[in-house]
Amino acid sequence: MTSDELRKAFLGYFEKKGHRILPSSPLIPKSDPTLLFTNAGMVQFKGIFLGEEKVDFTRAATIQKCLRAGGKQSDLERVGKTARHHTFFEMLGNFSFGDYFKEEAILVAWEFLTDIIGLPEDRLWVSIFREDDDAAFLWRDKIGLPEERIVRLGEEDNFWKMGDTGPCGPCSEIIIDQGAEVGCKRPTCAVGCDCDRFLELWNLVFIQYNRDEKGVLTKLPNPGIDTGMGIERLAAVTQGTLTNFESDIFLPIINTISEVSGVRYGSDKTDFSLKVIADHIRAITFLLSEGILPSNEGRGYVLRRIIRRAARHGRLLGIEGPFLYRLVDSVVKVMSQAYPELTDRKDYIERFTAVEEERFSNTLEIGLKILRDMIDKSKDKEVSSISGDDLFTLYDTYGFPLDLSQDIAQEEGLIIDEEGFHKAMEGQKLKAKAAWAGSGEERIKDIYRKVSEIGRTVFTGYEELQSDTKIIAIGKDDTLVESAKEGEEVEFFLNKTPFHGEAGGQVGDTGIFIKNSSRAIISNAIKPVENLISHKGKVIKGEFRVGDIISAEVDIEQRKATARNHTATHILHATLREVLGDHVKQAGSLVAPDRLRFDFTHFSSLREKEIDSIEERVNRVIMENILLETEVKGIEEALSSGAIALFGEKYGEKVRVVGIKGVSSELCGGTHLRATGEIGLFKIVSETGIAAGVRRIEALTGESALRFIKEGEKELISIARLLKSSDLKVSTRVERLQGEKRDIEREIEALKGKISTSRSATIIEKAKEIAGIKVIAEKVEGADIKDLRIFADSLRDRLKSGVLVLGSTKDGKVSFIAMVTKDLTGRFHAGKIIKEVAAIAGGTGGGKAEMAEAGGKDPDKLDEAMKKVYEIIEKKAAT
RNA sequence: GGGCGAGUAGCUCAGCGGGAGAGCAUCGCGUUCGCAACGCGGGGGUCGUGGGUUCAAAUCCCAUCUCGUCCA
Repeated sequence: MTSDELRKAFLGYFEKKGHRILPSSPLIPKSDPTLLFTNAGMVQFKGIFLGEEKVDFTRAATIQKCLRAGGKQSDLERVGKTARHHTFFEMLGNFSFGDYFKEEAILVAWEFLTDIIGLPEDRLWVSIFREDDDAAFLWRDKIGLPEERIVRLGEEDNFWKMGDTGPCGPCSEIIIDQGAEVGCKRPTCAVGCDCDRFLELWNLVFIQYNRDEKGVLTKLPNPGIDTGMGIERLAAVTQGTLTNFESDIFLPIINTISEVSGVRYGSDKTDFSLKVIADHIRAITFLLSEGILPSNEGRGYVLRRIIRRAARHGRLLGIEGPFLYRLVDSVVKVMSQAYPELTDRKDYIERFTAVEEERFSNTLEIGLKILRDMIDKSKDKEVSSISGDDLFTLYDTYGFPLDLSQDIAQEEGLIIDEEGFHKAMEGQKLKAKAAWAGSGEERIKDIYRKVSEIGRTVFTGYEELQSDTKIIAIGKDDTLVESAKEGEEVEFFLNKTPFHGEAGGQVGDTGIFIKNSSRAIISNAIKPVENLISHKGKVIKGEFRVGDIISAEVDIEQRKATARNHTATHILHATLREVLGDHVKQAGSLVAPDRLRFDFTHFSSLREKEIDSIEERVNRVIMENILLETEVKGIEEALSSGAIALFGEKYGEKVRVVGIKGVSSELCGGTHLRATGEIGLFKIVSETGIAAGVRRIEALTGESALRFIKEGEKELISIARLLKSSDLKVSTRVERLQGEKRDIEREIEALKGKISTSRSATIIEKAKEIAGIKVIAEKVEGADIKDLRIFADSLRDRLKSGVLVLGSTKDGKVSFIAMVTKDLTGRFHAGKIIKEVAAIAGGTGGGKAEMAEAGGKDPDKLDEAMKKVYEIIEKKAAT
């Protein structure tokens, strides 16, 4: 069976068994800060198992995209070394939430594998938890599996838990014996051996306990089932290949790598690299397809590492230059039937892969330069090795791989101190751990959990801006209170509200609550959890109590201004895709009443022309005054009609689609205008880069846009007035002024030069000779330190040999400069001389033996200071 | 979250307490029938941003932003 057939068979079988078939959730788990990536099928059901989330089904089946790379559970290092580990893989799973339990789970799994897939029964084994007699009974008596093929294993292998506390339970794995000729070939080989002979296919988890903080297990009233089977293993087994890499999931990809590299599959030496690349390119393709971009932290960093590891292995195969992007197509071909969105995003994925490969070669180049320096230094010092610290710096600071350092050092006949490197690495790990203070992402506050139990908020703000509603809870400093009096700042929770809670980039509404003569000013509304809106505000008059019926009124002006920016954001998004290309994806958005900010993926800064064109097109849509249409429909229907969804965002089954006919169609929960004409005017005010491959546009609409343009115009008018220009074409006049200024500056320089030449002639005449040394100490009027420097330079050149000190006053400050010609620096030190001189005028300074500068505060003492110079030289010359 | 490195002309970078520089690119002139090459000359800088220390900060210190890189 092909992998596509296997997927279909699996979902089809469980659908027949009454399971709700759900799509794979994104690789980025929503609202789970403990997890970097979705790493198992049950992740999207975690809330249900924990009892936090209610759903209208009790059994489900999925094919879940998973990633195990980075974070607690990482297989990154094992990929390619075994026949069955991957970074990216798909997990087939069926789930029961208090519905069927152990018996049915075992029966259906067995039936699927033997009847539907047709695996040979006599080669199937199972492992169970040591103390799980129920499972043993079921396998032996219900399935009829011989006792010797049921293996009891310990807690480490066959007891599953979500975390240190929470739901947990024993599990049972179905294993296939691939035959004595496969794997380690030791006579002692058995189930549980780490080799490939006994391949674990399917893990059935029986969630039947809850573990509390003390570690005590209590039985759950509604036990559940969570199972997982990697499709890669299943495909390999059904297709009779000994490693996953030879199944139809991987082989086409490996063949493409062979084409690109000219290295054929089947040689122990190079197969490792082929496998790593084949695995990694899948992870790269899927991560990029979900909108993750390579970066230097978190998820993006995992992606970057995967790309770089793959690129490194490409080099090992002798491929020069970027090549990974050329493999994307083969992944898309293999996976597109199950994941059609890959086809749309192919260009985008290819481009970002190439960009990151390019970046990596830069990194390597810089690292190579530094390594060469290190090698040269070692050779100069006649050391035969590169120190561990140097290697670590290279790796840690410049990202240069250790094995590459080793290769190059070896070519130069040097050895590397690998031990020292690992020691330095350990040190870094310890430091990072010591500083670790837990995940930064916020967990849901208790107060919102509690309020959720009391009731929920219905949002009425699409239809009305004022609602008569009831206060269901009031929070103050994260605890629930009964009332809020005048002057208190609290959070209000209502059973329904017209206030839009901050979400999807759109800021929360502001407004007022009214009850008889009581008033509260609402400064923000947020949406901390689904179906709950918190209104943050201050009571300015009277009192509000839980249970009160009030009138909640949204600030109309503010709402309208926000809507202008939100609708404009949709038009901008669509226009960007039109002007720049389909690779443009929204990467972040802020919709406030006074402005909008839109972040999107793009490779380079925008040219002036492009910005002009974008602005123009958006304004054209505004002028066409197109009506907005909003519709609520099923997510599948919405997506297939071409509505744009955001990367990695988890949507409910019913979604709201905001459409501007002929322009844009987007899934969106925000508040919008009735027609585009209400935006009035759209003006881009800035375009900047915020990260590699991500640009940001800030823009204004309506009155703010008008105000912005007016201010610019005012400025222009005032410039024109200053230039005495009758029209606004001032740039040529400014250019002329600049030219004139330049000419004048040059003239000044020339004049200064002339003056200093004539001055220096008279000054040189005044030079005193002390003990055979020519000494100049002169006052220069109105010069600053820069002028002094230039003057002193020319004096020194004329003096040929001697000591010179100049002093001047300008703007009440005193400046000194001292120079000693090179032949005399052995006897006199300009820095020391100037210190003494400047001290008289209340200043300090210093410099080198040849040249020194100083400042002072007392202009009246300048003459005295100059006289001191001769004294100093006299004294010094005598010693 | 923590560590290290970087941010100086359009680009690549040097300078690391007392004159803001080099190479490439660009513009002008010369050479040439013309081009390349070459020679001469010019323009181009908030030295990431904000504080502080100092007579004096691109240079030292602190904060902050961005990029790179490693660890988590």
